[in-house]
Amino acid sequence: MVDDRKLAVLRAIVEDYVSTNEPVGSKALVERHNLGVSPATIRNDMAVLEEQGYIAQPHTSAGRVPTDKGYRLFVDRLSQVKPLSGAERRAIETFLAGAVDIDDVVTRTVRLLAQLTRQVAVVQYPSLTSSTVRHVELVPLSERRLMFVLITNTGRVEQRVVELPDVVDEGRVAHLRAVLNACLDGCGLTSVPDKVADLPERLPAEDRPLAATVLSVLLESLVERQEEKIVFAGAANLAGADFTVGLRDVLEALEEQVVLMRLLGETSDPSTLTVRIGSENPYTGLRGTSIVAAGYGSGDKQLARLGVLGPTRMDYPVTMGAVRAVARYVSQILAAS
Amino acid sequence: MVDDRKLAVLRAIVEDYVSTNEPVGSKALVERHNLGVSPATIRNDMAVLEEQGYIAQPHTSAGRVPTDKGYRLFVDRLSQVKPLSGAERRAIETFLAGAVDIDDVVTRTVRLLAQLTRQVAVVQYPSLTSSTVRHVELVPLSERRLMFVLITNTGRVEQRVVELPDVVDEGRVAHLRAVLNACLDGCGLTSVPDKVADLPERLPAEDRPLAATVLSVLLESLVERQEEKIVFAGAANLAGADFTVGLRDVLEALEEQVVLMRLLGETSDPSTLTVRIGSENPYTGLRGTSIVAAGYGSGDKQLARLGVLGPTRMDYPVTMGAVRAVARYVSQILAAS
DNA sequence: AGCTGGCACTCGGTGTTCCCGAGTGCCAGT
DNA sequence: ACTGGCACTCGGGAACACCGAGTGCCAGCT
Repeated sequence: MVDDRKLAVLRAIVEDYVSTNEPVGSKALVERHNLGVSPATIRNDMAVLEEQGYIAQPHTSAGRVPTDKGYRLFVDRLSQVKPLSGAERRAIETFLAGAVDIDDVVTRTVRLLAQLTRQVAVVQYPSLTSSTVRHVELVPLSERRLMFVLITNTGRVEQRVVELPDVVDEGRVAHLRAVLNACLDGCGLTSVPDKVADLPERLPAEDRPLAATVLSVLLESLVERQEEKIVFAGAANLAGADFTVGLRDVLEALEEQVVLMRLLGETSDPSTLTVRIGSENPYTGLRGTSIVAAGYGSGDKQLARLGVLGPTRMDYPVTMGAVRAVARYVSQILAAS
Repeated sequence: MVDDRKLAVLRAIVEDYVSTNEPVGSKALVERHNLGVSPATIRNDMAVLEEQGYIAQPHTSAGRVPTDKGYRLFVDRLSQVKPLSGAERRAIETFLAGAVDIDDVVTRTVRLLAQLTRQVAVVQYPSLTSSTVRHVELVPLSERRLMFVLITNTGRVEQRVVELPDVVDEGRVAHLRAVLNACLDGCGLTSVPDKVADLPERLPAEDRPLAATVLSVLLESLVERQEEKIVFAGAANLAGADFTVGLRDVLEALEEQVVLMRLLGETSDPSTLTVRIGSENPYTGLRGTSIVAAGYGSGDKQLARLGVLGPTRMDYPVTMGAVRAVARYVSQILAAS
């Protein structure tokens, strides 16, 4: 089978290029992998692969380098995700198990992933929209100020200071708190606006100004957090890999929440890995980089995404294995807490 | 006065080198600044300055470059902090005023500072230790789990999930909450351990296991957060400045909380600026970088520190001006909320 | 004394040239 | 369909020369 060998050649090229970071030539290829044919034959295959756009030469008479399309084929058909070693698994488990709150989980995860893959790790905070209200708390701070705290079932806490129009006594606050909790407990964040829409009407007239103020803050906090929070770690790993494209662009992208959001991509089935290679991703500053991402979430619910970002010439099987494993463990941790 | 001119020469060298990033020679010096003497004279001065260790030549017969000691003298005696323009002040003010909670304040501050100085900005979260308890909240999550929330007067919120030894009914929880709040309200975080030490003894026997569990979590959360949280932004600005020392080291340092802590240094009078130049700072990976830091805090209380990190050849007067201004504005915002 | 102009010297950086070798494409032969 | 042979290409490194900014020093001037 001719085609079979061409694929083998492509795989070999990707593997060699990833490990050596140098264009790979026909001779080196037959030496390192035992394809049972001569360099000349490989050259013919390579010519075809080049014509089809899977590989390219940086300049005439140099070795070949995989193109984005080549990596794509490699990822889709020529490689399989490499599972982590037992030691690595145990390390992950113990490291994540020590987390004390949701912040801590995210921070630990992102560092872990960066260290594991030796690349830049990106983790999105569990989304508010798919979680439910667990408790609403109103804490009087002074006569005319109170703190509003919203606690979700994912352990996330939103807080806002509310300036009140009038002096309000504790009894009223306690009452409103009770009403709010009765009304919202367990309800999904997306349905909160509906639930509270007619709430002021159901209260005695003298409570309405207070309720209106608090509710407006509540609603505001919901919309604002629609744009999720994202953290990254491992930027130092970028310095090692010499980037074709400006490292500056990459760092800039990392500090732009919006860009990161789009990079991680749409939520998909948690067990599925999303790979975006070079020019496939939506930000021009990131040609030359690839993203491997996965969803995570407690139980069946997909809460958010995490992933790593690195040069297109990364070790996809290993990276994918690490991302998948971490996503699973985090899901597990979240489900347990 | 001979000495006077030497200082002027040093100042000129620093200024020119900062703006051009090239070793500066005697001829260029007399052309750009009108010292009323000839290059030869300047050369003599430069020879002396070099002997005293304020400047150095990268290699024989090249221009001079300031040493760390030279920058130090410049900062201490030859420069004055450059105030921001009115437009910049207004921009800061409006940008910070939009902050909605403490997280937001910190995030906005760090970005603002990075953008303003075109360097890496570092901001420490307001310290827990110098703030006081405003409210303690216990939220039952299930029969055997509850969430513990600690709210401080600086608007910071600490949360922990507590696993209970036994099933506990709501009444007990409510009681404990009331007791805790009565006991701790307004008390400084550092004095919390003392305050609660004898608390279990003052409760009915059947409440003690619950109280003990909650208290242990409370105390734990206090110690753990002793090591403060620090964020940075503007790493992309590092890519522009070509670093003498490996950029990798710098990025690594930025991701190490502990190193950052030590860099920002001891708390000092808020209005004072701390400048650490090159080898003066405690981390070898950061030779070649300087830190300009200031304390900030609401009112008189010094809460935490913020600053920027950049190459030793930075524009100190401007950077110092920006850091000082931002520190003041943040203090103001915090005091108001 | 202190400053200046003149002068010989240094040496890093740049541009030029040359060469090598890895790698290619093509072709004729098995 | 594969292989060995061959001529060709071209990037990158080594050798080299040159230029010019910059220096140190010294003798002379004020």
